[in-house]
Amino acid sequence: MPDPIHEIPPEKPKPDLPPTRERIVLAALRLFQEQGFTATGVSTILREAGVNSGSMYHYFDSKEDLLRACLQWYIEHLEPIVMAPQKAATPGDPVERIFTLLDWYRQGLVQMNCTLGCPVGNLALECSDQYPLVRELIDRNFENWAAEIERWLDEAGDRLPGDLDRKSLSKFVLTVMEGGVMQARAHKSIEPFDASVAVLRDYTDRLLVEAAAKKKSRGGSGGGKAR
Amino acid sequence: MPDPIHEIPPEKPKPDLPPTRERIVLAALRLFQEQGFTATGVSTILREAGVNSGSMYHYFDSKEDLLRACLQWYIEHLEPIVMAPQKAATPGDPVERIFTLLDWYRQGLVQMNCTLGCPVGNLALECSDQYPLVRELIDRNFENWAAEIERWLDEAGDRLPGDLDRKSLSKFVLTVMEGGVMQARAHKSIEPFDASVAVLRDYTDRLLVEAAAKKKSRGGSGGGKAR
DNA sequence: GTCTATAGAGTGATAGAC
DNA sequence: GTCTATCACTCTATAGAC
Repeated sequence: MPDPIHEIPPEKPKPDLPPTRERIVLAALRLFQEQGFTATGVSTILREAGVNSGSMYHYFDSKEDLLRACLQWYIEHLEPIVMAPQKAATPGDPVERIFTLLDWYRQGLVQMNCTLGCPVGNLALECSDQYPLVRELIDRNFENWAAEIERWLDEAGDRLPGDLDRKSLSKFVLTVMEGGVMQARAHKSIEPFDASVAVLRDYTDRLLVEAAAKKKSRGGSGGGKAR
Repeated sequence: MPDPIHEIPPEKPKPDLPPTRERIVLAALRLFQEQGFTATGVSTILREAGVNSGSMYHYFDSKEDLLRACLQWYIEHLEPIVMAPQKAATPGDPVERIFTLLDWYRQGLVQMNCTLGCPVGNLALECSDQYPLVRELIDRNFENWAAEIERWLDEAGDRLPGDLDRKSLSKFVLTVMEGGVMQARAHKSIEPFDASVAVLRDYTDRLLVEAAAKKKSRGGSGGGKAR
């Protein structure tokens, strides 16, 4: 047996599970999405996280405080989990990237057999009226989501009409996603989601065609591709 | 004192409150929309309806059964409460009627200071995964809503492009309404709802212009008005 | 920081008299 | 068909030892 004092310590001396607080948040994230906030009991969260009541109330003032931590988690993970993969998949075409993003939500929905849906959207309808601080965090989630889309629309430059209201359209993309997810869950089929995205595609194509035509008539280098 | 036997009975011998069952449903409709299904206790429904536990469980098997009765109520009242007023307000212009309908939802939202929202949409996200029979009724609500819009789009005839996918567009209108309501509630402002409707307006205008142009090029009587 | 035990209120649902 | 009373649980949150 080697002398423990001279053992070289491993780089990660703690191969532990994530710290208690994070385990609680991760369990709550999953359960709130599966069952909703009200329908999820604190005791279930504790059991799934493998944690005791005293630990949870050490880190969080209340169940609502834990919910706020979950929404903060979504804010912090929007870029790395949701947006960055789409930028990597569609680096050169910010308009097409919007549909790559919508297809990412589509895949999640299909994978879950049209259950669960958008966790923030679910909480928006369940909790916005009753918990003002929660509503603010949901709002910030939506604002950040739409702000990213708006940057993509800006990035498209003159491929889109110059007088296009990019801020409204960015919110509209979120509207299409959330509305499509809602109907897909109710219909237990991806079809209403696809139908909604197809209409958005048609609209976008018309915007691209219009911008290309104006560019051409002004003596631009040529019409861009519509897709 | 007149002889009671010869008294002419009033046409409605029962000026009573609505019968017990309906009082329960009406209270539940309101509370489920205000607080959600899970967050609403049966005891609260009973108190608000002025009814005792035994009466409720005489008419309904369970709280979920009462929820199904509420969704049935929405199905039965879609036409008289939601759709008929728009047809009366915009009898000759089925395309404009869609925006009259969206403005009807807008008014409700503004009146309630951007709370409550669409009661069926709320239940869709809260209950679709957990209660299969409830999900089916929510689906039927959405189907009927979109089917009415589709009839309006059909009614518009050649004012809209002949190759337009009217079924998809009808679902899309529902998508815009629900997605706009969700963001308005989260933002506690009507602005995201208006932004979404404005984009739908722009899209619709483009469809009308395209159909009018095609009609003209085929030698029709003239271009229709874009609004 | 984590443990056990429990308070105190509320949950959906039922039994049985009237 | 409506009443009261109550069952058997579950809920969120806390107290206090370790």
